[in-house]
Amino acid sequence: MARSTYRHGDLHRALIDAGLQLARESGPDAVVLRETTRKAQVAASAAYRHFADRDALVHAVSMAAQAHLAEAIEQAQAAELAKLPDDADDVARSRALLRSVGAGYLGFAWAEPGWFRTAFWVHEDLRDAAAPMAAGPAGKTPFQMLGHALDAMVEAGVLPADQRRGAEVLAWSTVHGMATLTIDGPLRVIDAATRLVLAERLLSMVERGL
Amino acid sequence: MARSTYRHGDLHRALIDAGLQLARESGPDAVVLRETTRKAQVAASAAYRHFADRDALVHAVSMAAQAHLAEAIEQAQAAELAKLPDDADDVARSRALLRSVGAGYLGFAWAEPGWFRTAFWVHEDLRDAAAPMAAGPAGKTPFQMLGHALDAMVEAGVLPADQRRGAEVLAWSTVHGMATLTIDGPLRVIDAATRLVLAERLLSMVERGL
DNA sequence: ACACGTTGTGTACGACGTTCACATCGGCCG
DNA sequence: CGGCCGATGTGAACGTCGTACACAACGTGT
Repeated sequence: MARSTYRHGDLHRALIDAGLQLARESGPDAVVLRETTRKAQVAASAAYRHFADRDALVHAVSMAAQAHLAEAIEQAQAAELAKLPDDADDVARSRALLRSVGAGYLGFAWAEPGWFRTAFWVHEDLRDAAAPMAAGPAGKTPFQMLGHALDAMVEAGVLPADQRRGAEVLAWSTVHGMATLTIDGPLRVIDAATRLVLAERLLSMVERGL
Repeated sequence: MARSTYRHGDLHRALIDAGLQLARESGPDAVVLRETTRKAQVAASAAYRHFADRDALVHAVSMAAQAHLAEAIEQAQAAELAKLPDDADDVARSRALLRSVGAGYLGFAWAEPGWFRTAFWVHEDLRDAAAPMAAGPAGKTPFQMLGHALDAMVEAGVLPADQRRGAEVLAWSTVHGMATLTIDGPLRVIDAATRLVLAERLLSMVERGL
């Protein structure tokens, strides 16, 4: 770990970790190249051996932040399913699945706003614009978890099959909007308690309106 | 207009206009102080006679962008109401009112993504965090228009009165989420045509789910 | 007419992203 | 086993940015 001189070992990873630390405080703008290399005990220009430019570095940090989001959703999902009674039917189960994805998403945005912003940071050029989000420990991306929950709702007969297509977009938009408005937007003045109540109503609206 | 030497006339307004022009291309990050003053044919430090710092300038530009948003919604609302048959009842009228706010919001985000981003830009300190958005030509802010539409729905009996409180947050979140996801987020790859279809479904979901 | 507050100028400083010549390391080939 | 070469880190340099400060030009009120 302690480097006497020169060779670092795994500077690539070290830079991402340092960037993650900086991003956590406020967001992607905080991952300043020079500060990141300083944190990694390395000259600023050393970063260019591992990343094309600052954008590439932030992009890598963004991917790592996305993985953190995926993990948060996984945990929320596990917690929600554990709360379900053993004799719960597929209807209740599929609904809980969908709600937990939304709740996990919002919970992460509120607990780690800097990482949340970083996860959805975009660079000008459209490198991997359509790329799936980074996966969590269980290997599933948030998008896949959402899709799975919606599939379960169709199977349980809660969601009409002809409404399945594109349902991800509707559900995602709703939750993402509340997340951004309450973190950065005009709704950031809402206190945590009423925020939670509104989130419940939001999820109910999706359930009812899909 | 043409300034031989010194005095500008209305540099404050000129800087906001130049900033608005820069923001239009990509967003708030593009309103660089030095570039803005260059556009206004003025030394960089001259900006400090009218704005405390760059943040204050971008904030003023953000306000102007919000006014543009308000205007776009006003126009969408007028267009939607004009399309309504003369014998339309209050139910149809109030629904059209709400849909037009959402459609105007999304239309503005897609037509002017740079201004849209700028309108929702935030600075670190929380200057006027709770301030209402800048109003449009008719003097009403987007938030007020949304509230008015929801009130009309309650009067028409479409929306239960006990669901009125906080309904702005739910409706706003939904539409705002789709806007940000489709201009900056992973959904930006969706083409304009399917985007429109999804927007219609989104608005229906809100109508049904509120 | 002249003093003074307002507004724009010019120069300077430190921090940033990026480039490039150079230094140092480790593994491979002889 | 030794030397060479690609990979990796260093240091100085350039141009741009935001900001501060002393100075200059302006116009208004006395």
